[in-house]
Amino acid sequence: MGFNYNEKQPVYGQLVDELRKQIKNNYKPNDKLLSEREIMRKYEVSRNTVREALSELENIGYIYRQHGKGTFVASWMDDTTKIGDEYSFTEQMKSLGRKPETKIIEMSERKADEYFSGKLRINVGDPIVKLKRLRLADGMPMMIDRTYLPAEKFENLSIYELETKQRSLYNVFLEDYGEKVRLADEMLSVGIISDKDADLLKIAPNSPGFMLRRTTYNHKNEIIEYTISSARGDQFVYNIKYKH
Amino acid sequence: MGFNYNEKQPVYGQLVDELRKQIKNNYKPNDKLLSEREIMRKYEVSRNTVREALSELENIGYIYRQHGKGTFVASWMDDTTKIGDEYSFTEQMKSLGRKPETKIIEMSERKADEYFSGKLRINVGDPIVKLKRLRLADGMPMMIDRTYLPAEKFENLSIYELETKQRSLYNVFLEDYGEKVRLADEMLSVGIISDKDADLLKIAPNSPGFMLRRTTYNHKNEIIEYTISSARGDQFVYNIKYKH
DNA sequence: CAGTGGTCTAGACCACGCC
DNA sequence: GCGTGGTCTAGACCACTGC
Repeated sequence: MGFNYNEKQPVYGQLVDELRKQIKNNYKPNDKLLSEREIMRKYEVSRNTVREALSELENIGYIYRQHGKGTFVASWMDDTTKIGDEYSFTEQMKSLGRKPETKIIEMSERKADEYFSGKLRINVGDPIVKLKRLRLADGMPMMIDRTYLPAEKFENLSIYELETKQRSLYNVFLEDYGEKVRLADEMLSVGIISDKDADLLKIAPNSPGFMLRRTTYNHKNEIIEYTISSARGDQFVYNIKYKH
Repeated sequence: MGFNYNEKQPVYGQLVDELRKQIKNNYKPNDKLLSEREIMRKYEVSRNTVREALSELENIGYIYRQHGKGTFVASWMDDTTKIGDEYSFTEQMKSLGRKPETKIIEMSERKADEYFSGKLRINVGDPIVKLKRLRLADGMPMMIDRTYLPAEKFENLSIYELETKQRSLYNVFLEDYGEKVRLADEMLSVGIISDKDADLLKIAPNSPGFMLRRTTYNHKNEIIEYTISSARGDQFVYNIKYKH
């Protein structure tokens, strides 16, 4: 019952996949899993490795542990709702059954100043691409994105792909540049939409809205995008789940 | 430079606190931390313990790691406020180094109507406890919580514990009623703070703020709390991480 | 090449829940 | 007492980065 040590994936990753499969097929919510020591013997790995795998399953909300009692299948495994939602506007709108549309208002190149060199973790003076986009759903203006990219990673970024073909930025990242998003980290605050933005969004001046700053990381933990957005306050509801 | 093994807190937890303090005082965003082996020698702990501490700091977004290069201070650490990974106001404020305080404005019992029976998954007519609280940080009014609890689960809830002793609601849930929070599900939107709330919060009328609705679940997937909150828009920043 | 984080092992003791 | 998860150690080798 051992694992392959020559795989690309580490042993604890293989264990995660194996346990996830088992939970899906053979367990019900609140069922008790094998104990750490039993898993250890069954798959011939050390307890540390077992605990790494279980910690990952705990983090994604598949299981919970109780000191002195055991490890159990999470109780909402029967719920259909997805935990950890979507950060892509295009995908968000599609999943809500609304038709997303993006208009590029500006695309330009500049040199990174102190601020953006820090935000993108590049050197001052390195070239960055600025992309300003108006996002609509079923024709209604929803939000404005100001995206800053390290130009060296995304040479020859094409307005045609983004606007005419209406591909999502993340789709272009992945399929045209091989940059896979691993983590998107968003800071969300409330503010009054600026007059200029309110005009583009076709809303009244001084309307409240969401201000978002998003940093996106690839698998090497490099920053591939920094975006500042203004979103209509009356059109968005955020769902946040805190798991313990 | 060693740690105390007889503390209530485990060694890696003490390390987390120590490193967090150091980062706050002596480091800037994107600075390189001591390597894992250096930390190991400096504090006389094993590398595993160091890595447990660093993983925790990574999870709460204080640091990031780069294979072959080192461990670095996260780039948002220049921001002053950040909320996320915590749904408890008390804990949030403590982790920001601010002194939390709670004033109970109202505590009453009533029978559940259609709306609250649905929100708490109880029968219409079952008793519920309403708790209205003003939350302050360093004496500044920050938010107003309206909390609804199934009265049968929380008999004899004590204002003394909550107000005089300033214990957090979740602490009382856990230690006095054995109800451990498994999941808090928050819906977050933007709105204008009502005049009545603006008065309590000592802010100008028509100020924008966060509107929150939170449902909290225990291990049996029962609902133990439903809370509606209004929070000052100028005092909160939410952090959301999307992992892929 | 040396130094870094990533993975893995074997073994130990502690704290908790239950009978 | 016994089995469970929680913490900790010492040591090993791998994979990646930068010189």
